[in-house]
Amino acid sequence: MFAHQDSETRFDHPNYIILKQQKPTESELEILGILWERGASTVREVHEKLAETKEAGYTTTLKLMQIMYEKGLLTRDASSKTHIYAAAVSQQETQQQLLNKMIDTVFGGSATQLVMQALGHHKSSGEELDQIRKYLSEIEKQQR
Amino acid sequence: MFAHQDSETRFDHPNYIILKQQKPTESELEILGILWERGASTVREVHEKLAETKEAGYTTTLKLMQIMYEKGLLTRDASSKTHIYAAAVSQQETQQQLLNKMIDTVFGGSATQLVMQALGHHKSSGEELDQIRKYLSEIEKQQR
DNA sequence: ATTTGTTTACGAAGATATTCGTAGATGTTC
DNA sequence: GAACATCTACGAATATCTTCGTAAACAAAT
Repeated sequence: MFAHQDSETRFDHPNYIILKQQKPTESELEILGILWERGASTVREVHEKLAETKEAGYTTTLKLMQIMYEKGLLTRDASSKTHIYAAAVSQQETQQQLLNKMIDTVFGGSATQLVMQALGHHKSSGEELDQIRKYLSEIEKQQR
Repeated sequence: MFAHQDSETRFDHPNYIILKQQKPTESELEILGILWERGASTVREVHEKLAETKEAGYTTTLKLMQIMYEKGLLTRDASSKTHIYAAAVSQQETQQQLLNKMIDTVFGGSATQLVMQALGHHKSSGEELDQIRKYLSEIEKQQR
């Protein structure tokens, strides 16, 4: 029911031909977030981090990560007994994908609306605001 | 499994005591988006709009909206045969809720990151950029 | 080598979301 | 009022997501 997805060839994966980045679910995003931050990690490590915020059994985390691997969201190194997983999709790409969807359905298509809403309710330091100003100028420069 | 929700009293609803804004699902968000844009509408109208992007039967849309009504996401006027639905949750509040979650899990907690990512990949007119600059100044003023 | 602990694999139950067929109510047209 | 169209209500099938128990593999400790 969600948007159609282009197929593409990939290696380093049992299926060989898999769908391009499937939309991660809620739980999957949490795990991706941890892997982006920590870099390659074991299930145990991810689970530990996860348990700080959320109640869940170890095998639940394991199963999730196995599924994510099958989907192509994670890669893994199974050379030692304790497998090591890493995110297979980039943080940037995923962010963009989710942002686009969100802008479209919830912000009536206006990225500006989203930006202002995000700025309004998050205390940003003066430094951060300056950083954004700088960024704005760059964009304007590029567009010319 | 998701964050706990405070209970609160409400009227204009069969249950009387319902949970505070449940997290809308993907499909529900699409419908909310349409209602925010169009204002109060019939199922038929929402369905028509929905069908522009998405494949779905009429009764599917109907059922969804009925469920959303039961959840308290929509209100409805059933005085005439053809019921008229409206969003019961504000666009702003919902936007903020989703943004917060997203900043937290996908942007490592940094609203600034989100803003820059959003600005980077959406062509914004010079006008819009100015609007954002103005907004930045206001925020700075308020914080002092 | 037996116990103990940690790991993966697997299957299946439970929870939630999505889809749609069918029936009955209501309204409209001829 | 009979035929037709449109609407709601309801139930159930399907699909997807989440959770976890159990077993087998493996390693380390006694």
